[in-house]
Amino acid sequence: MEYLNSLNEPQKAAVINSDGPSMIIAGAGSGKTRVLTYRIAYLIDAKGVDPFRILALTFTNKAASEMRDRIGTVVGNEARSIWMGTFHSIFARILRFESERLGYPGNFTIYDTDDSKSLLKSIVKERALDDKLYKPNIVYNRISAAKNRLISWQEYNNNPIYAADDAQNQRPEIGTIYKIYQDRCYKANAMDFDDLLFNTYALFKQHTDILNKYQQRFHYVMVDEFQDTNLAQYLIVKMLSNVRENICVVGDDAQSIYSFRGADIHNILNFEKHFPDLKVFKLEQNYRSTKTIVNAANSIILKNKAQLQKNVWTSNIEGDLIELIKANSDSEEGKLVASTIFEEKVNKQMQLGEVAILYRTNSQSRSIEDALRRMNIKYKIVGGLSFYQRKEIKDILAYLRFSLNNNDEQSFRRIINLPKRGIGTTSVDKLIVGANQNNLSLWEVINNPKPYVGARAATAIDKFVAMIKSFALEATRKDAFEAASVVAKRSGILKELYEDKTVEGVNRYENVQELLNAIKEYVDAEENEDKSLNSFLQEVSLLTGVDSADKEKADDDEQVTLMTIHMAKGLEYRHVYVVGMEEDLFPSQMMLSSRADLEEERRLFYVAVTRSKEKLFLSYATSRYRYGRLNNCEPSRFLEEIDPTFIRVNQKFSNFTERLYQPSTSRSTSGYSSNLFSGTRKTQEVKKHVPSENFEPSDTTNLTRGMRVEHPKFGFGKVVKMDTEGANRKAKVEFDNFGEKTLLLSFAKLKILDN
DNA sequence: GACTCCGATCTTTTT
DNA sequence: GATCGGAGTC
Repeated sequence: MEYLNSLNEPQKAAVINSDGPSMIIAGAGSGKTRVLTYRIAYLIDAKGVDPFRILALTFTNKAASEMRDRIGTVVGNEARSIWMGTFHSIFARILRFESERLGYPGNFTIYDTDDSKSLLKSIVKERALDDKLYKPNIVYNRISAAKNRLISWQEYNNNPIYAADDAQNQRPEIGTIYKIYQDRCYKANAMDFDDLLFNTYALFKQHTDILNKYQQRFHYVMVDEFQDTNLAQYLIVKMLSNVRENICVVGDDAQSIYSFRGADIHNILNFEKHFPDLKVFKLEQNYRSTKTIVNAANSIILKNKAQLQKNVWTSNIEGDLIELIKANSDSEEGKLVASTIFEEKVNKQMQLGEVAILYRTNSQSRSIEDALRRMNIKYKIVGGLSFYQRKEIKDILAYLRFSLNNNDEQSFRRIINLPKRGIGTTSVDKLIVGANQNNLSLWEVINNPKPYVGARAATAIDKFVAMIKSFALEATRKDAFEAASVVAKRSGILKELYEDKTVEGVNRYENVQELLNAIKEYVDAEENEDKSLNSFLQEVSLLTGVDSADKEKADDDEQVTLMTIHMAKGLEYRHVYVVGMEEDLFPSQMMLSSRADLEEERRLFYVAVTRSKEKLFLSYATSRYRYGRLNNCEPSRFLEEIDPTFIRVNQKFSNFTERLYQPSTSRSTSGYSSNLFSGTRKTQEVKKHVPSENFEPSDTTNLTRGMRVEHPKFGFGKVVKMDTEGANRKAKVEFDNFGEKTLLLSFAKLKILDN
């Protein structure tokens, strides 16, 4: 067990303490994954624990497979039989075995967030409720929050507090929608993500024999990222480890950033109260970052009240100061970040792969991307739309899903008129309402559609049903790949995409091919014993963008990484740029007004700062386009919360500094003697253009590069680039006072000036 | 039922 | 600025 020698004392103590409840508080960069993997390895090869008796829960597939690989390198093949996976996948596995006790067949479909929201939308529509009030997002979040706190629809409807709450928000029908939603999911033989947790809890609560079985099976339970668990996850884990109490949770309260998804930081803050015998291990030595970064991060998180006491330190070098970049606009911010990256790359022999640019919202990426492209700096964006969320992929999967689960309402809605077969939303609504009113299943109704729809639609539906039946037959006779290929071809989707020769169309066609490749890979993989379509579908519903993104392209050392701060948790880079450090953007305006949770935003900033190993750059702009409007921006309050001795202002650009060292007059300096931002905040006038009297939009068919134009809002400018052709023809115009804009020519009212 | 146009909408998102 | 969805038209 020489691997123990590579650990420091607290790490080692945490690893060899295997029995009884324990909590490992792992500060940023303190070697958490290493401790987790060694702890499991130690259980197996020092304590002789059967890997089959270890349950290790994570939040992402990526974390689970990484850990499995790393344990594999220590203990070998045995690592494969550990029960290790995400909460959702492990619970789904348990439910597939046991769901009949809850009245669900084991081959239930898993609804993703899109499916859930569109089901909610149709319920709102059917009940003729105001869809401005009952927006899918709001209803979904409300129901999801209830389930995460283990509140059933019955309890929800019996509790006057929720009713009063909803009534006050003008949404008294939420309880009813919740009930109908659960009902419809049940009829569709489907569970949503939250149901996987809720139903697992219900299963254990209602059937003690099953609970006993799993309590006996799992001698050791470990939970990663414990600060992000919700009540349902916490209570299930607690139940499972109730008998032996060999529970070990690992996390960092300072990095709890998912409350909007039901995560409850109190699970970690109060864990000690629930387990009097709890042993607490604190990993406080940071191996990742310079002293400057560690201390700056500490000075930020210090402001939070709700936190566990710890003292994160490092023996690493002092390192460079944090560099503050101030820009006059979002596009200038992009330019400055890009040129700084370029200089640092040359000066410090950086690989672009060692650089990350982090932002609060996805929409911020655009101005950065523009600048990087202009400087020929390669980049990749992590996150965004995942492979399995793309329309064409979801369409094919819906065909496959529906062929195996004929009552899957959401898949039915997706595919019934795709490709067009003359069955519109009106007919579909009639069928679904018909099924629900007559207490029939969806499949029963579409097998005999005549009473519900017109003759023409009925004939089309008959043909559709016959096709689905043939697909189902394929699925039982052939392996997943062959069955899926037949479905893609015979459904007509592949053909439709093939005929679409636009750039997007070709892309979609390739994506479908890519999906088929993935299915082929699944079938060919030795470890997958069950090669049926059914088995593949069960696997795939819990995959996400992060999982498939790695597969798509191997990491390129010469690419800068762009992503949201949320996506960056757990990662580290030599240089990190946190852009958009502006009040209302970060901390986010919405977060503050709707939930008044400044502390979580601060933790998010803490996460961002601690991603960097060597040097951190913070940038902000004094004006920024948001939703097409130019807004004045104030520097983020978080910039003032960092001890200013750790910051230096980037002086290379002369126009940056004028506001930074003005004498203090108004704002309190809250703790630090010198303050970078105190002083009068002169907001710059937003420029406005008054169109010239004879402004008359010109015909833009012959617009070319170099022409001068006038725009009613942005004033005068010069065309610098013409994009694509046809209906979506775009022009990039450099406006004299508003910078570069891309205009859609079918909409934009441009006047071509006499050049 | 399919298509077009214009107005409303817009945080983060491991599953 | 981009996208989605409702209303209106063919």
